[in-house]
Amino acid sequence: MMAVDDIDSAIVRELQANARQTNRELARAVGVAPSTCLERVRLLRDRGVITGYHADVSLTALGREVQALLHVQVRPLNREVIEGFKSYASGLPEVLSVFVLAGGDDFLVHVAVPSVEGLHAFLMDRFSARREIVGFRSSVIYQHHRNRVIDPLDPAGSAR
Amino acid sequence: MMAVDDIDSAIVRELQANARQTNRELARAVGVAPSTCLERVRLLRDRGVITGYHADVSLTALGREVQALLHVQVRPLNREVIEGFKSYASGLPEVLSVFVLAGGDDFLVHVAVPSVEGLHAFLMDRFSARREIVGFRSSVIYQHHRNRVIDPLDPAGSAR
DNA sequence: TTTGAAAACCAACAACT
DNA sequence: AGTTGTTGGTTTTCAAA
Repeated sequence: MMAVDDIDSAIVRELQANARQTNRELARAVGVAPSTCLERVRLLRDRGVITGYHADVSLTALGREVQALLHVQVRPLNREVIEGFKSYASGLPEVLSVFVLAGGDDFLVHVAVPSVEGLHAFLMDRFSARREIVGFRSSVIYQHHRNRVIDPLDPAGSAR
Repeated sequence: MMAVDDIDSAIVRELQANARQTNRELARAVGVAPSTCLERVRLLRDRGVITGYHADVSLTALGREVQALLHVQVRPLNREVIEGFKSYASGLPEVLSVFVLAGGDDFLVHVAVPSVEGLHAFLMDRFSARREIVGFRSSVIYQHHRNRVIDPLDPAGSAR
């Protein structure tokens, strides 16, 4: 996988901040000709650096006032159970995100539901029946901040 | 805040899946005229249902092979300390996401770094010096699945 | 690889059905 | 809401540097 130079980095940064700007605006922002910019963006997609463009939506506008993180323990710890639970959880409409954690026995599931009552209903209806789940903890989320723009890091360690 | 009808829902779903399609493609996909579609999208942005458009990037392509979740406890539990740590963590380039959790004493910080060594360096350099941190646990992430398309939920509880 | 120019295409806004 | 038409800007391709 080829390295990204400074222009590529700038393009990636710009498109993370605003994916709907025109190719012209993008070209001007990073200081190349529009046709060059178009080609660069195409290559970044082909190389898998840019994986897609997605609209962000307000969860509250979609009727999901309550978010929570669910720490889930499953047993037995084999590939079938892990993959099975992961794909089950990923397919639920309430679920935003699923983390499979080292340590072996833990999932973290990020959910957004209409209300605290809805959270309870979710846990009862979606989780209680699953035999592989041997325990879980719920934490309601007060605030959530997500960094939309992710910059490359030098291999060494910390910041560039 | 006005309700979203079926056409709005379809538009929101489409733009979450692919934010760079043209207005014409979008109109055809949801089955309305382009002018109607354009107006709907404008209103969805004005109402705050759609909050932005962002490119997704491959973390490994940006030199971040290792992801981890950091459970952080801070003290004392007052607004200054909570907000201070939250904005500090949010501003670090390694940090993807910061959750403030109920229960009062917990943050969850999602980081992506070049290597396990980089994770260690991050914890030492960025966290150890912070006096308000009284403890943390790190969990390396084996897999992470994020649902890009989020549908509205009925207020009742579970799926539509 | 990058660029400039040409052709095809699209957005945006009307006026009207 | 939909359709059509018009204007101005944008994407896309390609030959040449």
